[in-house]
Amino acid sequence: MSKKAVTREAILQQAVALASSNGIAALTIGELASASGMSKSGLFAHFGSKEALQLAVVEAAQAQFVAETLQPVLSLPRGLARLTALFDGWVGRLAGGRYPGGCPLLAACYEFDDQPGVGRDALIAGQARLRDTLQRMLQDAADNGELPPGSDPALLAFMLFGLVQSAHHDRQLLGRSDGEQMARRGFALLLAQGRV
Amino acid sequence: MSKKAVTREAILQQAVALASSNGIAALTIGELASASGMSKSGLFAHFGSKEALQLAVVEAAQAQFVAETLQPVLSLPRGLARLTALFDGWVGRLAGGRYPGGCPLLAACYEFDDQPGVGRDALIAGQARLRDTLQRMLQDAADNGELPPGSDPALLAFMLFGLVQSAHHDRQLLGRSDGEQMARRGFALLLAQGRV
DNA sequence: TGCAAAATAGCACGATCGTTCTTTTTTGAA
DNA sequence: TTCAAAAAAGAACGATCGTGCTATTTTGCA
Repeated sequence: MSKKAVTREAILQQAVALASSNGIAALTIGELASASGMSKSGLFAHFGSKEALQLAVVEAAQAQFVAETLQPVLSLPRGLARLTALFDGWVGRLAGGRYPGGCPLLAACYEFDDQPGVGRDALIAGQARLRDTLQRMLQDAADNGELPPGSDPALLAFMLFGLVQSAHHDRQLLGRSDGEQMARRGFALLLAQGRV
Repeated sequence: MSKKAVTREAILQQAVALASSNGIAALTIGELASASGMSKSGLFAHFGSKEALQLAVVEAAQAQFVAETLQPVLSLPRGLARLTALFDGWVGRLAGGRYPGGCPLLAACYEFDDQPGVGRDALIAGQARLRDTLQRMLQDAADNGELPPGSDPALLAFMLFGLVQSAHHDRQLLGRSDGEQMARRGFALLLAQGRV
């Protein structure tokens, strides 16, 4: 791998970590440069513009999620097993100290929602795809007869996404550490065969 | 009312509107001044510091929510009726064009979650109180026998909050207009006496 | 090992940030 | 109507923003 690619990767690791704390919008080239031990202009040359940097950060954060949370569960059998593992990993990720400042992608959703550009486009595409993935897993579980009869995969995907957001909200803003457990209980409630 | 108070109120109206689009953190004194038809220094004198301005914006947005969404339902009888009206108003508020750029308070939750200060403190207090209010309404409904037996008000409050966030996410980022309906269906699913 | 090319640093630019002055305009009561 | 007080404007500050430019260092192949 060329030195350029190695350095770029190291920069993006730093960038995602900083974006976790302060948000992608607040991520400054000067701040990122000093955090990476580089000069402003040296770092800037890797991206060419702030917008390109933001896009790279979004893509890096998405790649981390896919590699660390989505990819590992694909070895499990389709249906409830795979779905449960994804949800567990997803919620556990929020509490696991991976991003002490909160999930950079969830934060980006609020920063970018009124700021058109390539970063926003990439974020939307990734979020929509994640939702589709979730919905497909729910459909697989329903096809296996592992969900209550009459379950609506689209509605359940919507609600599971809400559980994740609520858990994140509780932990990052309110400082409540039981959000993770609440989300798991909500998951069980929504997918339980019998009434809980 | 003194002229100062009138002007300050007008400034804060503008500020909340701008914060809806760009976020409170990105709210600039110069931008707010020109949007309000004032000079930077003239506006600045009303608050004394950026931090005080942010606090005032958070409090103004919270006051708007209480006055427009929470207060009106307090005339309804305690229990499921009041709870349903609050949730309806809350979700409808997201879609109603009141804040085209999204809910400024939800956005603030992500901006402030790692930025200590009086603005963050006020936001946390308001969010925690809203959650308590929601939970108390659920408890009232449970006491009335209007919820499925064994329902956990704390868990349901957590999940209803998630529905609101998911609806906001769908509308503001993904551009899906059916998030409002999804949230209502989720509400019905969670609170239904019989299994849906 | 030499050397073009790639990567990084240094410096400066216009713009805008939050903030502090002083000066001007506007207000409201005597 | 007068006039002190309140409110707003104007100008400037140091700092930092994103982004160009040129110079210097470092890399990887001949």
